[in-house]
Amino acid sequence: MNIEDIARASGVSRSTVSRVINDDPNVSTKTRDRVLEVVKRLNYHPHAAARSLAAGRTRVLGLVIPMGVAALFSDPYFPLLIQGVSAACNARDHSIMLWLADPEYERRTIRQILHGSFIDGVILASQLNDDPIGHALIEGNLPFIHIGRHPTNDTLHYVDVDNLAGAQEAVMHLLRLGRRRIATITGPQNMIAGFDRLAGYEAALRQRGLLVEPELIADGEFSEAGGYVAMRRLLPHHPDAVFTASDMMALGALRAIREIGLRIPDEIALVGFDDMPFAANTTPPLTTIRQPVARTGAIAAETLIDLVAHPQQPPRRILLPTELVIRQSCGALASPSAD
Amino acid sequence: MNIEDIARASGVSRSTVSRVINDDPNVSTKTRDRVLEVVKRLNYHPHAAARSLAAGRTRVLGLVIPMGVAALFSDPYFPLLIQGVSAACNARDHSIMLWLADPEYERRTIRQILHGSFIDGVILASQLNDDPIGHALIEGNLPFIHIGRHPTNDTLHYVDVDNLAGAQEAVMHLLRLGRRRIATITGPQNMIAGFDRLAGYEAALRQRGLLVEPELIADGEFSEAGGYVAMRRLLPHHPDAVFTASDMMALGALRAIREIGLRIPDEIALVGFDDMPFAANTTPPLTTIRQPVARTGAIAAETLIDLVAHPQQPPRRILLPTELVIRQSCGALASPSAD
DNA sequence: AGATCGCCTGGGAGCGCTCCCAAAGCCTGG
DNA sequence: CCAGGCTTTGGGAGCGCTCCCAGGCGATCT
Repeated sequence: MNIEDIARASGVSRSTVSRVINDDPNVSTKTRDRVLEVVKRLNYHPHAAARSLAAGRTRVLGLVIPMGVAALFSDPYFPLLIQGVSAACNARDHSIMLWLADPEYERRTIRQILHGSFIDGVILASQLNDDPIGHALIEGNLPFIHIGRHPTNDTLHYVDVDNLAGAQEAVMHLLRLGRRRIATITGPQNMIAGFDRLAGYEAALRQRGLLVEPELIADGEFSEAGGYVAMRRLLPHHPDAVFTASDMMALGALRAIREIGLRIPDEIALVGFDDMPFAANTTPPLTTIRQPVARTGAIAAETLIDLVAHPQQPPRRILLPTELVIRQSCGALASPSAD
Repeated sequence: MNIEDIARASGVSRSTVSRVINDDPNVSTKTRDRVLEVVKRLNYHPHAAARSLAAGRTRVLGLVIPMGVAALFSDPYFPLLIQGVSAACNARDHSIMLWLADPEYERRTIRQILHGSFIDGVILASQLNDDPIGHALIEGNLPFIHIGRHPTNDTLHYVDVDNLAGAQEAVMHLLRLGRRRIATITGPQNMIAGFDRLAGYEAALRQRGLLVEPELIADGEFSEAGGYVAMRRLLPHHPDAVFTASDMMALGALRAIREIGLRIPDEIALVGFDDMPFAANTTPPLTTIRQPVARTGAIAAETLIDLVAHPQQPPRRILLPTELVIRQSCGALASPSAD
């Protein structure tokens, strides 16, 4: 069944049916209603490929997740992000094409994406600075938006959370609680989130006139195992608090602390970043910086759809605010209470 | 740039270029090489929509994840599954269209999927029995395959892991270690994985002539929080071991056990299911049943692509084997050792 | 040497839609 | 009552590809 059938069945022309389907205002209410009735009755759905071919738009957004950081993909971050992107696409009659850019296939994937006319635009969920896919996109002529700000190129569109401010708030919170030997477990410094969160840590210390001591900084690679290893390296330096740049790493830190038997928060306070679903259920519950992951995805999708419709806009640089979520691990709450 | 340009540039006809692109054998080696050289030099990529329209195939698979179980989506299970599907699609020159079927949009989504001609087939990653999307697919005429066996309808294609055998092995392992009061924390019984894993638990007990005691069974809803609650309900009945039907729930059980101060595995042994990435890093490391999640996704994709090419096949019912991974939490290892 | 066959190649038709232009219908004002 | 404008409608062309059929050409057989 095609548009011609609908035209015949409702006694109008192909063009009119097309107008109705595409919400063109130049159709009389009477005609529109008649056509819509037929469309519904015959359960007609326009053929996506034909539509794309004729219109030059696919109503599909590409979501590209480079797997250079494959290990991280089992992080709940991505499902949340995808949920946000998906919701925004649903609401605006778009679909998502998902590409996990396996390094091995990366070159092929890039070309396929750029030249295959599959999609109208790309959301690049790269956490890595200077990702080759990012470069390829700059050279292509497909609209695209980054999840995560670009460290140097400020002509690009992006959506990110304010990692620096969030990290700074976390550390300020620990400082307000009287902690003075605050360590940090960082993410990889070639990921902008890792970089910015360390910058936030340093900013907070400086703001209080404290020194940034290198032995209180350890890289935890944004993973549980990395957090554990990093914490074990930090413990000999006797920090009285730790800010971990992700909840996942906080989990590892928690494990290391538990192993040597220090009490949290009395002997060592802990603040994470992300507010992942599990953060409320650790022992003790984790104080952390909440970031709106799903919303980040949704805004990226919406912005991109807008960019497809109106290209050549000045760069959109969107920073979403974070929020400090106080639970037991930081020691701010007098007695352990239900969350 | 289109196929005509390539034809002109390589001195052959449109048809010949099409043959080369589609690996049609009826082209002389000389011509093929010449055309391929031009394709590469001009960086030509066929227009996906035009191709789909003319050929009636899109080379796109739909991956549908119903969000009736939204909470579960932050489980690392889905990223792993998606990774498998993605790898198989990459290898076979297909793409993935992802639909998170939000209950609110479900009806619209179904129709869009079934009639939009977006995709050649559907992978339905529903964990729920009698999912409405499942019903809609049966009525449609698009090839589809389930992730997870269907409890009653055995005319459907599916890929699943052998949940029953896996669970049975887990409980048999505990029995072999001398445990006799073995409890279980189950998944929801309207999910086939939850159902089968409970069946495996029961099968193991019966095999040893032991009674299945209802007070040793509690539903943990496949979540950490649910596992915690379930464990607290089980503890008063003094089990000497617990089989949790997922690692996520094992995490919750672990937390509940730690709170009341029982020693694992001495006083209570614990075996999970999934072998999620975090299972090796719990305290103590979790003995669990490894299931090949990514492989499940890959096989689903491959089977579906085959089904698209050759429809009307007898139902493919594929069960993948699981594997017992012994760590410290079950007490089988004499002394805590590195994993 | 001519007929036959198989291998390659070329071009027409058409997939189902959108976009553009032309024209029909309707209303308003003089 | 007619001109002029706006609203609404119809049909042609074309998006870039695949598929089918026809035909050219060289090799093989008689």
